[in-house]
Amino acid sequence: MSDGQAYRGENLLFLTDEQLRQGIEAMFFAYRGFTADPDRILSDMAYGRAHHRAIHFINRAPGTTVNNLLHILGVTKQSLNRVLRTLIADGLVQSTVGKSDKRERHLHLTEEGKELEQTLSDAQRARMRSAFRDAGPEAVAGFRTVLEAMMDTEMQRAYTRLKESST
Amino acid sequence: MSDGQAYRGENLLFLTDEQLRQGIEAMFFAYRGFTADPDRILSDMAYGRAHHRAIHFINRAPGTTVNNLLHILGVTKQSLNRVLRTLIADGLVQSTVGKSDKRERHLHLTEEGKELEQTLSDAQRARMRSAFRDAGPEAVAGFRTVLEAMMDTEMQRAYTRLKESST
DNA sequence: AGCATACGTCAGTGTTGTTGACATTCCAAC
DNA sequence: GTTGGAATGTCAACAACACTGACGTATGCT
Repeated sequence: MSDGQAYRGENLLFLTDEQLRQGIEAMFFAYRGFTADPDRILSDMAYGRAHHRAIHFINRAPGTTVNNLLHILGVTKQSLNRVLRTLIADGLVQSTVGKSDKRERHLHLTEEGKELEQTLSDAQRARMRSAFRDAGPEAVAGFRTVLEAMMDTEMQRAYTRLKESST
Repeated sequence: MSDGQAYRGENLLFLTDEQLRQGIEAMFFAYRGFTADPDRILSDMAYGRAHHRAIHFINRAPGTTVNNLLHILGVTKQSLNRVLRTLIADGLVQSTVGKSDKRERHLHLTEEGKELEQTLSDAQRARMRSAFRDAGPEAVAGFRTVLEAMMDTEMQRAYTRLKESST
């Protein structure tokens, strides 16, 4: 339909509209699988996907501030606050006043919070591990490359920062 | 933490927990980018992501039944019905009673519906095309391989059926 | 002192998922 | 041929989670 089907010195058949549509649909179906296992676990509790995301990134970046977290999650503070309130009330997350800047709140998982995080990420990692193993290392490298290229630039930065923080 | 870090005849370093976590986070950030452009377009109308999905798959499989569509989308018939009702009322989707089985409704996009579908998928394809081009054909192949391995088996079947229906 | 920043909260709204109840239609057993 | 159950689709009410807007408090900075 557009310029995708042409040859330009190299084979660009992987950029046809049909290929792109298959990529779009693969992304849709795969994301459902990606969230299915944690969703199942959480539906038994009073929590949802939003709680999972908050717990994941608090675990990933302990001591992060509310402001930082809501930028990573890409939601409003009101939306995040609703989730955090329940997590703090239930004793899964601890909020401490900032040392140098007392306006800030630093977030940590409690032991109970870490347990739930482990349960959720075990389930999600199991599926990811199975997919990675089936696909092989080259496919995994390609998977990561395409996903990074698909992010918004701000999110690329956030993602890279998180990657590097764990070395 | 688990068996991922071991060597077993081949290098399995791509299966470490840290690699899996990066894959999980890449999936999270990339999916946000994936939906960002259509979401922006739809927010100006009274529609959301659910309408986009319905329009996409009705366009993909014209004449599909409500039942078939809700299996593909993975939602309840009640949830899909609310979306379809507005799309039909707004003249984007046409619902016709089944010929052989009058319980069924066959769904088609109207001209107006096709226009919106085109607008939305143009935006989404543009991002996918850019990501694919940046990543290159080998990465794209890997991307697709991993995503397929991440789907639930039912969804793999639905995905394969859709892929093959367009040849 | 004055203004900006970080956080929390209340109120209201919209999208999208859920369950429950119900009408219509088909089909197969009787 | 009637009847009972399964399948298909619709309407209504509710829950989760996002949004905007407005406001209050504490703190930091100039």
